Amino acid sequence: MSTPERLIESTRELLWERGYVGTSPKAILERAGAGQGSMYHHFKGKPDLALAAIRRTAKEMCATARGVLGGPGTPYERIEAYLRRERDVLRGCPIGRLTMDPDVVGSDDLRGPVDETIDWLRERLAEIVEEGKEQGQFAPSLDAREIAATVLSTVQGGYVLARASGSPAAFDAGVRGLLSLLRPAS
Amino acid sequence: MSTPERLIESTRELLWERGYVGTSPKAILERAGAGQGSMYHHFKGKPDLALAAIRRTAKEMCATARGVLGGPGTPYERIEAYLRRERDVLRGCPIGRLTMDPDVVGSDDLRGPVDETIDWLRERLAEIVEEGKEQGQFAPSLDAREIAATVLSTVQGGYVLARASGSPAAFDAGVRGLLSLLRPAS
DNA sequence: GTCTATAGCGGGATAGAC
DNA sequence: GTCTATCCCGCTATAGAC
Repeated sequence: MSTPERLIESTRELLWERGYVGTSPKAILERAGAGQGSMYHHFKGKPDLALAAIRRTAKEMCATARGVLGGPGTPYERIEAYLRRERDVLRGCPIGRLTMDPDVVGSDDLRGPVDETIDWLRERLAEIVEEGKEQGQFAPSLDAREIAATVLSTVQGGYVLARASGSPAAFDAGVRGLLSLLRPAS
Repeated sequence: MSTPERLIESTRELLWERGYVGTSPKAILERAGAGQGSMYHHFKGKPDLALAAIRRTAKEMCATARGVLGGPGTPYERIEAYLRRERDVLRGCPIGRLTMDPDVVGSDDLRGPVDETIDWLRERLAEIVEEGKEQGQFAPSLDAREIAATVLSTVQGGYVLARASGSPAAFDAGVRGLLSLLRPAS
């Protein structure tokens, strides 16, 4: 792997583990096995490298979700697949966790990819809920975009509950609860 | 207000705004209008002061929730009151945001109050859901503890969505979506 | 391109005067 | 109790050699 590549990958890992404020260039360099010079040759500095890392993580997350949500099955089943898809629950969401970072939220550049990812996810989920309404699987009274927000919130909040307790169980409980509310009567 | 008191309050504010890693003793002292000596006289160091601050925030949050959840109305109405209660959405949850902090999650001392608060909230919500089931307001097929986890997750995740987009709208949408799923047919 | 050296600044804590 | 002085270390960045 090329040096810039290793730098980006190391940054992605550290942003996931420790967030933006908690991630130092030094730690990135150690993990990437590179020297100071390499980093400042390929990137303008910490924010620039972080932006590259965040963009890649955002892209990857959309790709993963696109796969799961575009899979086979009824709308309910695809949402269930998304909610139950394998996750490193205790590590948290590599995108969502960035929203708790004041330096990320305070920078339009860094927040951009985060916002776009979550927004895209929300739209995609809303489409599926809408589809479910048309097929009579979900009640017509439901607002597709609201339900989409609820689904995403349940996931993002599930990480919080899990990390608070140190166990993935709470995440799973929240997901099961939502699915029981969403489940078609049939 | 006494000096230790001011130190704790300043720490609470900074932990909320910037998290644990992002909060320096220096910033706390400036905000509290105190010198280094005061802080190290009253507290053993940053973790000790943070613990005092987190404990107080946790206590306060439980008290607030106790008030809302113990209010008048049907179980559904009390859950709705909790979900819709006034919040500084864009500031995030002062307790939940700590779960994204590796230094907090990595310390049993610091994580303790966070875990207890969320756990207590979950139990309290579960009691209310159970009550609603007994009264026939919620379907008997629902698992009270799972629904409680879903409710909490929706709130915690709502903060994430809101902060990502820079607007409280997404929080509200998630809440409305959950309420529409929870609403008794009546 | 990558390395090391260096720099200025801030984090976190201690010492000791008042 | 509170203050200032001081310490060591790590963060972020720049300079310049190779």
